[in-house]
Amino acid sequence: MDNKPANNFLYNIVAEDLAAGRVNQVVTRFPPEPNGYLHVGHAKSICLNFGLAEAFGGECNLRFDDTNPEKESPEYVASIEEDVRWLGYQWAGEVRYASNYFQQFYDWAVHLVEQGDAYVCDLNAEQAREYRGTLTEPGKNSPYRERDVAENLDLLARMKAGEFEEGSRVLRARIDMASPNMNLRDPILYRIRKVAHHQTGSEWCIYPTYDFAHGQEDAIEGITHSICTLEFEDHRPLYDWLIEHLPVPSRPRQYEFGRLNLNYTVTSKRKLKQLVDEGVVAGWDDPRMPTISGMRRRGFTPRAIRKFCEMIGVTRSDGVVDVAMLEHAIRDDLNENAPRAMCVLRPLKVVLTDYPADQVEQLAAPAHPSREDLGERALPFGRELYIDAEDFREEANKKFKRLVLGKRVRLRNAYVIEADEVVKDADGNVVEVRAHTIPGTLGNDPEDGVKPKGVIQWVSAAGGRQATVRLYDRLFTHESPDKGDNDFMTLVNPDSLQVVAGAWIEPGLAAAKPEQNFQFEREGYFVADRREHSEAAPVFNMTIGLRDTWNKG
RNA sequence: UGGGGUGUCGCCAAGCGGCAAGGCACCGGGUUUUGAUCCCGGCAUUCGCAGGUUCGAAUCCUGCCACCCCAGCCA
Repeated sequence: MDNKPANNFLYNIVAEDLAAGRVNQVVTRFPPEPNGYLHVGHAKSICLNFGLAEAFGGECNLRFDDTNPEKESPEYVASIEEDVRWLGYQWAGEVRYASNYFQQFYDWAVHLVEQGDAYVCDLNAEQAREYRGTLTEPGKNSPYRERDVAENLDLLARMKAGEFEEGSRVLRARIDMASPNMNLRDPILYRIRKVAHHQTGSEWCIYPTYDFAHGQEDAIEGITHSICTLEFEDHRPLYDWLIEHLPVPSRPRQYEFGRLNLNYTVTSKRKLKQLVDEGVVAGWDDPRMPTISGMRRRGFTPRAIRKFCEMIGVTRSDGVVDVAMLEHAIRDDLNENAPRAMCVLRPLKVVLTDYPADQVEQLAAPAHPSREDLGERALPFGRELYIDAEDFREEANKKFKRLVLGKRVRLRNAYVIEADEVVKDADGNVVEVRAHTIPGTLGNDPEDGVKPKGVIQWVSAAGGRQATVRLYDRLFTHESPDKGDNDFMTLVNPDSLQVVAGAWIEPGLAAAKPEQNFQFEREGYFVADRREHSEAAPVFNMTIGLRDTWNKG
């Protein structure tokens, strides 16, 4: 893969900061909350944060922003670590957790109270909302805003000690209830949650909010460029306010970029979780999911995902990327690197009447048309074989470049054959084609000059194996499944999964290792299922079909 | 009607006062034992709109318009 650094506005900012000596080494972080599996949008953030550190010889931390125990779990922590590693990135040192710093945050909360910059507020959620005002009207000061330091300190300590009920009190910063920026209207710093935390157990019953945690985590870790998405832009003044009012060890800066939106796709942990919980898909790693683990199981490669992130760029404008770009990235990678093989999805038996019943030839074919380093594969060839039912017609016009009764076609990597007659069942369906080989056509055109118009894949009954092949289509039928009034759950594509139980695969394919990618010639790219494939019972998932300009329209 | 953002080809995206990169998609043509790949060619006299400054503007100024985000004790 090429290493030319992506040229985006953040890259330029880092370059300038380094050149101007504002920072000696760039330190970034990828800060997911472990409340779901990572998706393609996170891949963009991962590539950005790790990529920036990589490009400038800096470091990138993996930090779980685990400030809300109610939605988080160790399962998510484990999956996130696995996904980041799979994408090919290594975080600096140990994995970090916001929860590692809970004591420090608490001490800083006390510091704020002592400075008169924070207070304990007894308003409940509903009252707090009323006091907050609206977008166009200023808020009102809380009646508890002028409590003295001693009382605030006492109350805060008792909140921590578990003396108060959930929701009865919060710690708030004392900033400006009339600020046009809602985030500055005395934002909540701590709330009472009497639930166990996946990392700290029952040690705490008060938890810091995102705002009271994020900037301080960055400062503790010496993050120089704290990169987040656009919706946090309004939080930056608060981020800075906290950094300025606290004795933090460093001065991180926040920068925002536009999150990734993909058409025909939903990228929201909440919605993806709903698809999983309601059984629309088989799990977070269902190959139809835009999760990193789903794409992995679908057959995407880390290289393709990174290439895709490079292609889409990083800006502050929010657009919707055409999923065709993602598809291009994976096709491009697999075309270059995936070994070729033959698979017949809708088997139609062909009997070569001139070929001896007891004869089986061992043919050899290159694993890749241009990558000689990928070697060769063995293809047994015998009297009975299977071709795709769609590759045969009793009659057809000249645009049909496959097998037609009385005409010739080339069997890929083997002989040219000519169809003589068909055998039909009681319903008139063609169940067998009887044909003969054209002598001397292994590696050569027919001597009589009658060249076949097309080439089709095939699998010999002798040596061939059967397999389960899963064909996928987009999960949603609508371009913007979750935009506006659309209810994404009603826009799920009922035909997003098609299971082909009796496909025929060439012999070598059964021995494929899980997660090995192939191109099934003339069909598309497929991968041996990571979890269910075995030599005894082969299972392949379609990653993406080949471009098809013939079937178009 | 408050605040913060964004508007360059169907989509993504360079460009930062000197006369519109690139990718995806699409449309032609060539090669081909994958209707794939590959190759060649086409694809914005125009940069949300309207004024202004300038020899010269997508790039500067002014005013509009459109869209996105913010009223969780979510992140």
